[in-house]
Amino acid sequence: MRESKLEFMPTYERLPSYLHLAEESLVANMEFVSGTDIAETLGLSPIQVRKDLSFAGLKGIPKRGYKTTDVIFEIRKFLTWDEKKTAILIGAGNLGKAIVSHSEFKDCGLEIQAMFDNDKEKIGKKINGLEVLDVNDLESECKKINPVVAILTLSYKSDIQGLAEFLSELGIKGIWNFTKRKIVLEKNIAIYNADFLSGFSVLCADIKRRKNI
Amino acid sequence: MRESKLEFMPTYERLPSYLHLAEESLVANMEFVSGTDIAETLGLSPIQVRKDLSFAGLKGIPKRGYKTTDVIFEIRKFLTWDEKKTAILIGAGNLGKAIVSHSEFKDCGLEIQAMFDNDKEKIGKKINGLEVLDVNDLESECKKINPVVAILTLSYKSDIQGLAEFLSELGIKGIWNFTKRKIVLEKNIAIYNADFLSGFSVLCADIKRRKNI
DNA sequence: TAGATTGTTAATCGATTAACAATC
DNA sequence: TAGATTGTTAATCGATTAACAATC
Repeated sequence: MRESKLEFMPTYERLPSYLHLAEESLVANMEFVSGTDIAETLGLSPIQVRKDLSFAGLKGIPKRGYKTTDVIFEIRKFLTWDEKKTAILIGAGNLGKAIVSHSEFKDCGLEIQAMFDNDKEKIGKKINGLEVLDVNDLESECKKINPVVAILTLSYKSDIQGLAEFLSELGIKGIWNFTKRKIVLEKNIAIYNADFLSGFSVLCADIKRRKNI
Repeated sequence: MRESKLEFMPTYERLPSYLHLAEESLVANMEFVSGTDIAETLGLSPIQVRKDLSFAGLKGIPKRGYKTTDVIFEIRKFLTWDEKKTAILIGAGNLGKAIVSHSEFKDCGLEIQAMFDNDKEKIGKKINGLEVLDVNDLESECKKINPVVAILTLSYKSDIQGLAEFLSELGIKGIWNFTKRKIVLEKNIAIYNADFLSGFSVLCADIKRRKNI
């Protein structure tokens, strides 16, 4: 099976920032937000914002803009953030703790219901009200929880690829991979490799470029 | 001043994964790595890997591949990861802690020399051997340290944009922004917005797409 | 009404992929 | 030598931007 790529990735990456702005506009009691304003605030072109919003199914009103509540409702629906997605997290280190403790993910429908580690020191302890379970119980726990998403925050020295394959057998639909090792699967599973170093690489390149301008 | 964009961003994002593979090949005593193998392991096309490596200044040898030590040396140099970059981190929450404790960044030249917070509870405490300083002392501390990079891991409810402008006046060259609020600056500063929700948005879209295949 | 904003179609730009020559 | 791999030029594809019509 040839792996087909998700189209419009850049658009999906921008949508959360529009949602965030619309939420702030709602708090400020603004009934409408204009694409022009959004573009200005985010340093984007107005055409791009309009294209993105139209892609998410939004219709605006000339001269006024987009209805604030519509923007929030439609983007959330478009991204399936209005649906609950049960998740597990593997790797109860600092990053794992940070993610589990980050209350905002819940607004995106992400419900982390279990976290795992292989370190005897960590197993049994509670982090943000969630007990750290033994990674050896992954299979039995998953059969209870039936998670849709797995978040990987373990050391890259582990067998990440093998773990991913196991998770796919357990019925996971998407893997949010924060480790350094890229995951490649044949099966029909969504994988987002979120390694920090990719971003740092871009930052370094941009610093270098600007030095030479 | 019209903000010009960094070209070849996708290439820069991929380079760290090639570096990582080359480092593993070195440990495994492999003198050469082939672009074909790299591509296979990372789920990319061989042409793309060759193009990327050539962009980073690497020359391979037909039938053998690229010299492992060359790949490591050249990519690290190309990304300026062989140069020390002093950094500060603002926001000593869970994510801030995770980043400061992440030893790998040091291999990329990133030396976090101070971390700040505005929470009296946190100020004075040590995290991974680094004392949390009062964010009110940002200016005086920066004059001592002269940081190149600022890492922002504070709550998005703070005035991120204002902080970024202040940092730019203090001579910061690059901002690694983990907050939800996008930063837009006129000045000649590199900014990488690394908001987690952009990635989660893509993951959700991909899960949704595959459900309908 | 005039002006501001949306929406759509076409043009441009940049990144990826294909084709194939070069070579150890 | 034959086969595997690199390197380069051209073609394709997808995303962004431009131009402009539509409209409240």
